[in-house]
Amino acid sequence: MSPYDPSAFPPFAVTVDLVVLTVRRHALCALVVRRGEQPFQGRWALPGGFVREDEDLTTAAARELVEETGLCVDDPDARTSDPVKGAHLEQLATYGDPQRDPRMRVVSVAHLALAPDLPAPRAGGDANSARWAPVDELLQEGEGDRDGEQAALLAFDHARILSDGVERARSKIEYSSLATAFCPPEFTVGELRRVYEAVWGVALDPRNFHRKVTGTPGFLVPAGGTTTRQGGRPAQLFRPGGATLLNPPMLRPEV
Amino acid sequence: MSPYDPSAFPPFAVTVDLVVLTVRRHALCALVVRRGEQPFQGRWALPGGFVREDEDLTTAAARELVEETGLCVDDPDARTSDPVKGAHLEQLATYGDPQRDPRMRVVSVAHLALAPDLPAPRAGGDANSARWAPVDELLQEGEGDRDGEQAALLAFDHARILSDGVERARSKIEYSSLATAFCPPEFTVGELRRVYEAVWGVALDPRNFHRKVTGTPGFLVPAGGTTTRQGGRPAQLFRPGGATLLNPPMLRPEV
DNA sequence: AAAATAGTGTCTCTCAGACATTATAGA
DNA sequence: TCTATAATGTCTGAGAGACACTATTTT
Repeated sequence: MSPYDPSAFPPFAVTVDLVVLTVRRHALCALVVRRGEQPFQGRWALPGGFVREDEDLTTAAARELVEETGLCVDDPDARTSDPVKGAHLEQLATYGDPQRDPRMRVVSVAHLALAPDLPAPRAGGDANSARWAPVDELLQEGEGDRDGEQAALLAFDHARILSDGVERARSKIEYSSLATAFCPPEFTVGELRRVYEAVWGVALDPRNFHRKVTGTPGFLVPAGGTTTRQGGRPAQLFRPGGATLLNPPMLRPEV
Repeated sequence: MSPYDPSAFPPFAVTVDLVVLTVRRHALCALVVRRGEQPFQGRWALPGGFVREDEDLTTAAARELVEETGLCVDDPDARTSDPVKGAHLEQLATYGDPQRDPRMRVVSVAHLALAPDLPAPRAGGDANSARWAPVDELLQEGEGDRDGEQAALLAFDHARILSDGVERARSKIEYSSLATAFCPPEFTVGELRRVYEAVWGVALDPRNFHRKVTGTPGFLVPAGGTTTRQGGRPAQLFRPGGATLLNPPMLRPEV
């Protein structure tokens, strides 16, 4: 068979699935929607949908993100009526096991989105309900009081996709300024530190962290004001600096 | 429209494209095949082909790799008659711009393969010819003696895919032991250093490099013998150690 | 006052970069 | 002999981890 022979190729359905992460109450959380139909009816799943005929993959992912959360991707003059902030969106990986969907051959291009803490998820038109769930709950397996293994909480191969997305986020905040995507437009050093602590699941030394982030050129720029929303001494407010790569990187503590 | 509604979805063609990298004569090279048909007839392209009906994405990529190079992926008891060594293979990214193929809607799942220096590429049954080309030549643009911009050397969006693959390789040998995938089963510290120099395009201090790689636990294990194939004092031979992640990482010199 | 958080400073150890020196081969 | 590569050693400066101390708020 000749490559790119347009006359003979098996047709695939192509979807985008979204790993939308945020930090809520000191925990890394992911957006999940409840499935209303078979298969996996009633189970939780990552939001997603078909890629349209004339649509780029990133465009499809951004469209799904708006539908599910109201978040726009780095677009200040958004066309939606909601006062939403920008979110980070990037392609994660593609999953195409022939058996991953029992009905037909579906190749899913998963995307990773990082968003600041939102008041509440808004269920899209095609989801019965949606919620932010701690990734630790979604990914733990075999917690059942039965004897053997328990079925995963997430439908399809979404536990694997979520796991890959979480690992991407955990490693990427090491060498990039992406952790600020979890923060509101203006934030304190302490709030940024709690983001790192929630994503990595570790405790960081507040003094060394402060020295590191304020000493890295381009990471943070002072916003001018202060806030006491955390209690204690007022903290300076910062905005994300222009830098995207951190060199040297933040070091994730071992073990 | 309901998500995953099997009755209504646009059909896509799904392909795998391969960025196969090796180091030849102190230069990072990629495998390219000459296109025998329209569009882009006569131009160079990355090897690739359609994903089959019942085939996983990684399986399809491994199959194409064997067809094009005879390389097997981490499989000592290969079914081919060629005495080939294993290569590293991983998913790179997926490209799905609606206009990327002028004939139809094609979503391509690109994969990255790293291989030791091979005697010569063997053209697959469906490629007119194949060769190893330095990535610097393949990616440079506008070298033409004409006035304006010159068309890219590679067909489709393959320059972009190759560029992403090269950048993945350059960053991944920083924090992983993947550079050994460019080396034969047994190699010297100097050979490994020349891999880093070719991939990064920089000169490294031989003494600091030796101290670093021999001092990182699990990176290299002595193979016992020595070799003088580089001339000069005989060098110890090493094999890859079990470690996959390097901590602390190799540092790529700035600028 | 007590508690909580913010911010600065100090010491030490690890490690990367720069560079000297010796060892062993081929031409 | 000269030259090329290999291998080990020394010094220094950047920076991360551990931890003391002060500052400013709320309760």
